[in-house]
Amino acid sequence: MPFTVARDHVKRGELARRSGCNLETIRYYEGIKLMPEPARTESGHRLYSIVDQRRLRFILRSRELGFSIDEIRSLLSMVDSGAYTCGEIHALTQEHLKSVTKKISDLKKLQRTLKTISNDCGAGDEPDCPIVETLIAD
Amino acid sequence: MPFTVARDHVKRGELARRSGCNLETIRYYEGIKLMPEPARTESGHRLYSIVDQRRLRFILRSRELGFSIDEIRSLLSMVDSGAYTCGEIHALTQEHLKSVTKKISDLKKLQRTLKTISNDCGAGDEPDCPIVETLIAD
DNA sequence: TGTAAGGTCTGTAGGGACTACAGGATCAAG
DNA sequence: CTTGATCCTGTAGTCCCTACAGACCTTACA
Repeated sequence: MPFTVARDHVKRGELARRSGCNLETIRYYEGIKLMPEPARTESGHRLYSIVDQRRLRFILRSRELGFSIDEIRSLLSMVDSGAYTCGEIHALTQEHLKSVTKKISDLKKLQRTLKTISNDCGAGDEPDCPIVETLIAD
Repeated sequence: MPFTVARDHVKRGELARRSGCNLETIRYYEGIKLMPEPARTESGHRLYSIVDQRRLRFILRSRELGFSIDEIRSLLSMVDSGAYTCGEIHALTQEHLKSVTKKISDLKKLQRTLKTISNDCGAGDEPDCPIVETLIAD
């Protein structure tokens, strides 16, 4: 099989399909150096190895957990170098958890406020709405 | 008092100070037509009337309640035209409340996941971290 | 009256995290 | 051999601001 591409190498479209990642996002991650420059076919098409595929999965899972790109960069560089400890990873996770918790409490406050002003409103046909009064007030 | 600017007209900087809004944001809101083009001094400096000041307050309060720019545009156009009912405003608020509630529940799910994987981790000096295992897994 | 500091003007770039498109090359199937 | 899908590159757009540069205007004080 001359010039046959190894079975475990896939092109961008296939990687997108397998990972559920948007096609363009893969190239974007390469641009910001989150993903490495992959191998290429002779004609220039990208070829992703199993390792590349694992790395993208790592990134996508981290994003699902709400880590920012910079946080993922940290996670990856720790894991890449192999020089990480449980403690470091745990710290990063706790930091992130704290910001998630903060966001939740902010949104809950918002929710309470919205419920309150919403309850004041009869939702009828009258043109004087207490919600508007709240927004308009001096 | 020839050419004296009315006391209730203020320039951009003063409006920013009074409202707590960022100076540039005011111009931005003008650009996206959330704020009207204000009067100008002869030399071209913006002059905001009381009405303008109220409108900006309305916008800022709506933003504090998490309404998007488009939602604020809707609120404003209803209030501007005077042709709104309690019911319409209430509906918009409920819609927004729903999206806030959704965000909270999404974040809570995230929080639970992060707590779980974080708890599995001893946070010690070991190089094998269960959090990383989670991210790395096939 | 001169001048220096500070406010305002315009247009434009940057951020974060993508997403989408145009215009061309390449590939796979019939 | 042709068609249609996929791939390439570069670039622009999204959302909601924020910040800067370089010029002009205003105000306070000497």
